[in-house]
Formats: sequence, C-alpha cells, structure tokens
Amino acid sequence: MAENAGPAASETLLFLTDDQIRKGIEAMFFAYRGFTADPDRILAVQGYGRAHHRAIHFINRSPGTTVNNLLAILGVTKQSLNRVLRTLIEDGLVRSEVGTRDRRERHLYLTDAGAALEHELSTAQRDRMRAAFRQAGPEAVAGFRRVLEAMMDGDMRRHYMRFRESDP
Amino acid sequence: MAENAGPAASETLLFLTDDQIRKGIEAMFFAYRGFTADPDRILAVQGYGRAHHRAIHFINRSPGTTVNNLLAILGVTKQSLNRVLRTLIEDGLVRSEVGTRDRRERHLYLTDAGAALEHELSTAQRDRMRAAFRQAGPEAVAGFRRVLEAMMDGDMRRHYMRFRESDP
DNA sequence: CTTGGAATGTCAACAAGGCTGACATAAATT
DNA sequence: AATTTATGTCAGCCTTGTTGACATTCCAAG
Repeated sequence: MAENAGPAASETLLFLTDDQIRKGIEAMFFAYRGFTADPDRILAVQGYGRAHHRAIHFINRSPGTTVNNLLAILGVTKQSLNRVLRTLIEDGLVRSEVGTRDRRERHLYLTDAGAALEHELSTAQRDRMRAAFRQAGPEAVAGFRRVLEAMMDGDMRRHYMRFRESDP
Repeated sequence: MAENAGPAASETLLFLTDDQIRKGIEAMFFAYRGFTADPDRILAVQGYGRAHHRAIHFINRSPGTTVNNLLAILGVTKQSLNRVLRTLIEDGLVRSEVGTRDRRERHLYLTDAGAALEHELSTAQRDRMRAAFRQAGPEAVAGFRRVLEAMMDGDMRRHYMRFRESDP
C-alpha cells in the first residue's frame, strides 16, 4: 500500500465511508444506553430520573452555581429545571441560597445527603467508564475524547472546555 | 498489575484517574446532545420525536424486521413502540405486512416517503459525524469505536455486532 | 427618586414518550 | 384441545420537555 498513493490516502477515504459513519452512529446509540443504565437503576429507586442526575452532577461539579448557569449547561427551559430543583430541595438533597451580591440569583449546593447520592451515582457510572477505558487502552481513550469533542455543538464545547480547565 | 515500572505503568494509571473518567463522562453528555441536535430539528417540523427517528433508522437498516425484533433493539415496551409505529403507518411512512411464513408477525418496511425522511435525517446526522471523524482522524475514530463498544451492555453489543456483520 | 425595562426565578397547564397492567385476537405449537 | 407466542389496544401513571403568566429584584434613564 505504500507504493501508490500511500496509506494516508486510503485511510482518509476508508474511515469516512457512509458505512463507517453509520457504524459510529449506531455505536453512539447503543453505548449511550450503557452509559446511562447504571445511574438510571439507582435513580429509579428514589423515584428520580436522568434530569435529577444531570442537575446533581453539575451542582457537585460547580458548587454555588446559579440556576441560570445550570440552564445554559443543561440546555433545558428554566421551568423544566425548576421542577427538578424543587423536588431535590424539598427532599433535602440540594440547598438554594439567595445571592448576596445579586439577590435575584439562587446559588445551589449539594447537602450531605445530596453529596452521598451524587457519589453513589458517579461511582456506578465511573466504574463502567473505567472498565471500558481499561479494556480499550489509553490510545483509544484519547481518540474517543477527540471524536466526542469534535461532535459537540459550539456552545456545549465551550461549557465542556470551561469545566476541563476549571480544575487540575 | 503484573508490572510496576516503565511507561506502561504510568499510562495505565494516568488515563484511569477519576478526573480523566469524569472528563469522559462529560464528553459523552455534551457530545450526545450534538449527536441528536440536527435530527431533532428536522423531526420537530413534522411533529415527530427521537422515538420516531429510532424506529425509522432501524427499519431502514433491516427492512422487513418484525415488531419483536425492533422491541429488542430499541429496548422499549411494545405499547410505547406501538404508539410510534401507529402514527408512522397512519402517516404513510411505514408499511406493515403480515408475515407469510408466520402470519402472526408483522414485517415492517419504509415507504418511499419514509425512505425520504430517513435519508434526510441520516444525511444530517452523518454530516456532523463525518465532520467530527475527519477532524479527529482515523486513529481517533478507531479508538472512539473501541471505547464505545466496551461501554455497551452485553445485549446491546450483541445487536450492534449483528448489524456490523450483517452487511459488507 | 421614580419608573420602566431586563434579569431571575416560580407556578400552572399541556404534550411526548417512557412505564405497568389487563385484555383481545390470531396463529403456531404441543 | 390446550397452551404459547406475536401483536395490538385501552387505561392510567410518571418524568421531563414545552409555553404562558407572574413575582421579585436590580439597574439605568429620566
């Protein structure tokens, strides 16, 4: 293969065929199910859903974040997020504090109980992810991340990158 | 852990840290949004949702598949799938044919209109995926697929692999 | 200072699409 | 003949998305 156009050319063509792309699409579909399966089971016990998980994850990730911040990250309407937050606050998993600088804002924190659930959820999800990473190897993981980053919308990539840089 | 020295050991440790895993988790979350964004926009015009897209995709993928087959692949209840199929059949996008070998089965096909919508959807989704693949490069794509395959549940991996092998 | 607009968050009502449970029908299998 | 299988349907529930209306707070222009 090195004689004619070289391996680079054939690679460039082969990995972009419709068939390869379709395999990538189906891989995303089936893998995402695995990705959410374990947390979903835990959440179902408490009567929560994925929306609760997402809120808990990003509050844990950025303690003191405002509702508006969370809206931008989660990409849902404030009414939808508010319903989820209300149940989490009622159930004592999240604490909402009126802002001191701007009293329109509510700053969100996990309570101890919230942090405990977050830990349970993220442990389950990380275990599966870690197993997949270990099985695939470091090079595959780097590629995995590179493709996913290229797949994000601009706004989402911004949020993702902001998080990436926000801690060591 | 048979070895405790050399670059292999440090690699093994570094790419499996909780922080690396968390980045993988967030990458999956943000990327999946991009993955579904374009089809979602197209479907919203017709008043359809992701459930319709999934049904259309897999009927196109395996023309003549039965309801039961589709249930196993999609992992939803028959009531839920039936609701979606009913609207697709009513709207003339899907055709349901009584089986000849086993007349209890219904074999599902896309009509011309259904195939047209499928094409519109898959073109939009493939375009984004192709751009991501091109940007990330062939090695990254191989890693991407390897990690996703390792992340799937056993059942889903079976379905995914069956599809992989079912055509050249 | 007052007033009007913008930002932030809450409540109400509705729709999509999951789910379970119960039941009907037709066809295949034993 | 009895049972199992494949499918469809009805009813009702839950989560989670949507829009619309509204309250509170801040800020800036008059």
